Amino acid sequence: MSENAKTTTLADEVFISLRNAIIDGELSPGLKINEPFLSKKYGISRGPLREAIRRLEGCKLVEIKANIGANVISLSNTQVIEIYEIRESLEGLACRLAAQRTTKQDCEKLRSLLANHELQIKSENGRRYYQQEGDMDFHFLIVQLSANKRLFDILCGELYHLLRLYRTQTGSQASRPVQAFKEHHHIVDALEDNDSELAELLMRRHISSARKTLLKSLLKNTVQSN
Amino acid sequence: MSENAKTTTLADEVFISLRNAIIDGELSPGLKINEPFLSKKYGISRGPLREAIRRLEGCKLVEIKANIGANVISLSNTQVIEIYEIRESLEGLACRLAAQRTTKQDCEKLRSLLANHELQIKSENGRRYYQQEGDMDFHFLIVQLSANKRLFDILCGELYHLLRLYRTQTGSQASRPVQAFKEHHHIVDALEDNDSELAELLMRRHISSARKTLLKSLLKNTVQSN
DNA sequence: CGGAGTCATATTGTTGACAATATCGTTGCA
DNA sequence: TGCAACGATATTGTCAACAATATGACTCCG
Repeated sequence: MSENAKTTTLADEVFISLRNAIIDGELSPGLKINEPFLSKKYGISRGPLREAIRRLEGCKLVEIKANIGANVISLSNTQVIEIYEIRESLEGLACRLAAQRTTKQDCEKLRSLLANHELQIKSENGRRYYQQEGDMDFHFLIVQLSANKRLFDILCGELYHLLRLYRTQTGSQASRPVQAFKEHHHIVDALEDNDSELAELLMRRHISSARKTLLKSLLKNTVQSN
Repeated sequence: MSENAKTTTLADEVFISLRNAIIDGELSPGLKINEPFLSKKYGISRGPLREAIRRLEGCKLVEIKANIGANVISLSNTQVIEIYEIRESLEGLACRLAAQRTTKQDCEKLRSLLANHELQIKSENGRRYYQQEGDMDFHFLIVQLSANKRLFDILCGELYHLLRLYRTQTGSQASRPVQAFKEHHHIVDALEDNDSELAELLMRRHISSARKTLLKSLLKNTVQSN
């Protein structure tokens, strides 16, 4: 039989489960992590559970205070803006690096992603969630193309998760999808030409616009709620 | 009495100790982390020790493989270049943000750091180690001035540690200290003028130069050793 | 010799119990 | 009524023992 290669540990599995639970909003931001409860829920002892929680801390998905416990992270507006600033910088880099090595095949893959994306935009109502995910797929792929593994880890292993958490936390929808769609195509154009300077510039602008849109909506909500 | 506020845990303390041991090269790159040995050395049981190791994994200072154990990270040349690419991008951002809020006092502090730095350069022989640290202090301070907490965490909580590890790993010395010193002053000039665009540009160039110098020396060593 | 299989040993993974600390409701006092 | 001290309860921190897996030496066969 081709199995029984036990390559994962209980802590690993629970780490994955908890991470998904947090990202999907099942464990809502700010919620206290109760060890006895979770160890019962997952049918494991507190040892591996605590190790899983330490790994979640490493991804910045929970905050641990000594003798008090862990809480699911809750992103403030300030923190989300901070993340967008970092994204702007790092995805600009990703784009620059990717542009130096993008092949025809890579571009086809990107275009097909965008075609899918367009379908979702046209199908309009609902499906906003998938639209967001489609957007993320696009960015994810470019970061992969950059071939900088550590860059990939920071963006795809940490920041993207946090942004998704924030979206489910606030129930925020995709804004300016049509505009973003156009910008995505322009970015692929630059990648296709292996124009790394332009690719970086366009990606930075793209994310900068998203940040500004977000900032505007945050200000509006603040005014409304005061 | 103003003490006995037990705010740290054994896992916390051992985490700090191990992190320093790794960064200082006491635990050399690639070394296997032996849990029974370390638990004896620090006089604690394996429970908190394992939690500390999981946190080290979060800082990317060790790599853990299931059922096999943890090893101190060993940076390849490729990985160091990756880190420099990310630094270039993120410290550029840090500089841009810092320039928008730098005060006279901040600049004075930076200048005094640089004055110290200059003394060390002039005192020439030996003391290279402190020179490197002085360089790091400069970058550290600017990242602080950016006031982006997450940016600070990534750079000062992770990447700088890794670079220091690499320096002790390879015994690499400060290269082009005089040139770097000039560049530092130009960066402070831009900060003083609150010229965020220029500040970002200069910082990116500064780190880019360091990266290229490193790359050149790596190539030379490769040729020599083949 | 050389390599596959086997066994002893060491290390990692997991558990349940115990200790230390925090939390929360209650009591008693001003 | 308000609040401070106390005590019961729940939760986190730590430990030592046990189970599962990997490691390395040894034997045996080709």
